[in-house]
Amino acid sequence: MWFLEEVNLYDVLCPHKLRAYMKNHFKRYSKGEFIYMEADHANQVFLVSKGKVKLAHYTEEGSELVKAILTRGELFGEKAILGEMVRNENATALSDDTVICPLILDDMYKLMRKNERFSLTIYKIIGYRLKKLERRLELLFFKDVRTRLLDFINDLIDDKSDISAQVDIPHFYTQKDIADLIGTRRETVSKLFQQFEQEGILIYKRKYIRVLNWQPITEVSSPRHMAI
DNA sequence: TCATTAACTTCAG
DNA sequence: CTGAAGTTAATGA
Repeated sequence: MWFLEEVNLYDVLCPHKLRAYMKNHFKRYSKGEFIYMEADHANQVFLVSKGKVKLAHYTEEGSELVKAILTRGELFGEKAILGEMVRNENATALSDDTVICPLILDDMYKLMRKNERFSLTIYKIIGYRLKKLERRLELLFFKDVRTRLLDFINDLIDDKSDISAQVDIPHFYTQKDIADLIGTRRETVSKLFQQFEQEGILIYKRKYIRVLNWQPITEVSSPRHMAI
């Protein structure tokens, strides 16, 4: 819900101690570099400090399922906290000069024990992520591209901002990113955004999306599908 | 309806 | 200036 993604973890964490802790722990990656790979041993959690990170799963045939694209202030590899010993996705840097702060799991637990608010936030993020991913996967199978894109935008809106009526939602996604996330091609995303603009729904820009007239998703009169 | 291909324009670093 | 991002159009499943 609201504040979850809004909260920058840097703000939640105790400024002094963690800043000091982090100082020497940053790692740099250039575009395409793997931060971790499927089946790697998972004993760390990561915080994006700069750049973009893609979490994806690859099938036998080489097609990829993009689970998330993250940016500054966002956490990943967090399922290690829940005791998951092995990574079940690949994390790659999407942009040059991506900077990551790795946190050893034990240190993470210490921080969580000391700071209840922090701990709570972490768990909320984990739960929220899972929920969102499930929903996205479900839509991927049952809904057409237009609906999926609208749903994606909808997520952006209630993550970042409040109500409707002419808001600029800042974002960091290229059309290619979005296409990957909703399982389509960037050409299709481009075309849809132009349609949306014609229909007076929204305007896509590289740094923000201007929402002109949002119907909070005409939610699904269709059959009630099985939970995933 | 959307993927694919491909050629094109525009943009950012 | 170069490669990435975004646009346009034809073709076919």
